[in-house]
Amino acid sequence: MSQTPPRPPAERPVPTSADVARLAGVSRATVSYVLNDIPAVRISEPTRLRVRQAAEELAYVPHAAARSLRAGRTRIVLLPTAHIPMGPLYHRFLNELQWALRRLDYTVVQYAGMGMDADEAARAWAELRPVAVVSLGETALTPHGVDLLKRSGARAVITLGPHPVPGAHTLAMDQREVGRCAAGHLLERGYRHIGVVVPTEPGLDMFSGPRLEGVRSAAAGRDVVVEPLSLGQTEESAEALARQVRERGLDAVFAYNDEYAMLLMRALQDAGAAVPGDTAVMGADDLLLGRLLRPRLSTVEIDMTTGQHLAELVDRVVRDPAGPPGHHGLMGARAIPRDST
Amino acid sequence: MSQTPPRPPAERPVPTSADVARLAGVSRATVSYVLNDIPAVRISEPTRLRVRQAAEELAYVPHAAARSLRAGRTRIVLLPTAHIPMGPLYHRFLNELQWALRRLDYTVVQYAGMGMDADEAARAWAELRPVAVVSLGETALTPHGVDLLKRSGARAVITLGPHPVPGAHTLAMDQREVGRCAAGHLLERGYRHIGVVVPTEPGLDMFSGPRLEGVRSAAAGRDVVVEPLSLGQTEESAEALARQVRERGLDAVFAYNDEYAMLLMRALQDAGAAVPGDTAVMGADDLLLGRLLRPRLSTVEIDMTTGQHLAELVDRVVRDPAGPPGHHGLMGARAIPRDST
DNA sequence: TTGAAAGCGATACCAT
DNA sequence: ATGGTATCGCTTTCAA
Repeated sequence: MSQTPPRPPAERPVPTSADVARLAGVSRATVSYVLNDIPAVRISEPTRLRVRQAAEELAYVPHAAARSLRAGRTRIVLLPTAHIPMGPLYHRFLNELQWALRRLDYTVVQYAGMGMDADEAARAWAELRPVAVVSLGETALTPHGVDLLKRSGARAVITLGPHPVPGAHTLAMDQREVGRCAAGHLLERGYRHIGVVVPTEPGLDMFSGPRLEGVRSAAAGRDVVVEPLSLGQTEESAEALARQVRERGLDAVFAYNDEYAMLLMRALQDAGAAVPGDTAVMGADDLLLGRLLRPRLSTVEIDMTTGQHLAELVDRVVRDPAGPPGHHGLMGARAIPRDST
Repeated sequence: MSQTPPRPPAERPVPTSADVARLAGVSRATVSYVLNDIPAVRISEPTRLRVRQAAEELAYVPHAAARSLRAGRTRIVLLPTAHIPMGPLYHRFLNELQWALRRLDYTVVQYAGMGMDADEAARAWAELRPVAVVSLGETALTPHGVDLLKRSGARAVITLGPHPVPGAHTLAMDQREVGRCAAGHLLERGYRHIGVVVPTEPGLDMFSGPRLEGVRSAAAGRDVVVEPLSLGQTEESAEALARQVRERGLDAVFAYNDEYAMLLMRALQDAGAAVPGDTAVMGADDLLLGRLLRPRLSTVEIDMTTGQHLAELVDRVVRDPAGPPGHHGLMGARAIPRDST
């Protein structure tokens, strides 16, 4: 009776360049030269052929980790991500970024934060020796963390967010501007008692906080009341909020984004309020759905960098970390008046 | 005059375990033992301390690639992704999956297809020696590709899609069921001339095709006309389609999902058609927005596996590739009648 | 309890 | 035109 387990017939080890070399009757060096088309080294055509055939026959696939160990650097771009429900705008951006990075031959590694603190996270990231880290802001980045990453070989550490992090390239994505635009529009139309929706969904604070702040700054010094308003993604929550809005006599609400705006507007209308007659509602992100609502939703259009653009920046910094430093502008915002205000 | 370039002041090399060993006055082996808390080896407390301090002082971070090279396996789960606008449901699923995998200590690598064919892609993936590949269906997977991946060390190759791939674990995510549910509901309500929206956005065919097919199969053998309808995510496209729907006298439309349904419904209403009086509209995915529309949108609720669930399956297969094989069910669907039909 | 040394797979220098 | 070989950073027997 055989003692070997029956199923796995051979469990062949993965073929290495040494196997290819053996089969082709050449050295490992030659295999490397041929397979990587090193121009500085001339290999005779017959040899090339034998090597190629051997590789083919064994279905040889080079081992990326071994390669980058030897090379001393990876092509990994690390993208810390959070487990939170972002808007469609953000998703599109992330997709674009990944695509563009891949096209530049980087390997995108998503790394979920898992509730580590900033320095633990930086350490975990550093283990992968990423050539670049692009933090969209979900997990904070400390100067210490940036330093650690750079010392572990990261040539570009880029953060998107309101606050520049020392040592990192910071792309200003100032969400306050969104709030400012919204408030500017509402004030111009004469509203004076403005609610600002702050989603209860966790993880959105990094957007909602600055947007609220932006409204406040636009209202500062004028005879205007600004009230933060909690809203979750459910009809019940919206219903409760609609009641509150009416009781407090708010004449306008900046609803964080178009999706929350839709939710709130429906609740207001169901409660018998006229929009914008009794209460104006303003969204943000300029989603298609805003144009489909009645009244059409006034919103804030956000010009976000394209993923393509950011990927190019990453690549530029990777190639020349000492290049033009610092602080790039990134986000434009602009009110789009429609019928809900 | 110094010949070294002026700027990078020290460009300290990344500290290795050898550096730690040197600083602590011990061997590399000891460093490894201490830092990895190997229970089989007893190291004196003073030594442990010295090693830990040395590591701390140098800000030593182990090199993941070197480690997995030595170990002979990675913890990489490869997630092929496409550059296409998926619905929110799908995004949520993907996020969950990543989160859950990370929690199980896997490293998630997103790999954009870049228009390679199936075998090129498989080869590129194999270079990373992923321990698992989870293909959500964007890039096809051939038996040959699966074989290559397995031979390069992948212990789990999992595909979500209608067609089982030989050699891979296939999780049936049969989108036809969605179409069947929708059609079932519409037929039950007596509609007989049914349009089915097929989004023009590229990359969605992998969903839209099966959904259409599902409608057809439900209608087969009955006195029902089924017509595919092209729709893009713009108001103009919707307007044109609304006209078409009325001209052709369709009495119901299954609009692919709630977002397209919203778009079409608005166009129909703007064109003066009553919903559902003149034309019924049905969505899918049971998004919140469907409940906010008037009339409330009838839809198809989709029970998709949670990312958590799939991550666990991945982990199970990785640990025991010879385990219960094959074909797991995955998706349930169920019509939710509301007011638009 | 600790250290010496053999690899893991690929590459690049230096010989031949 | 090729081959030998040191090396990247780490883990893990095997000895001491």
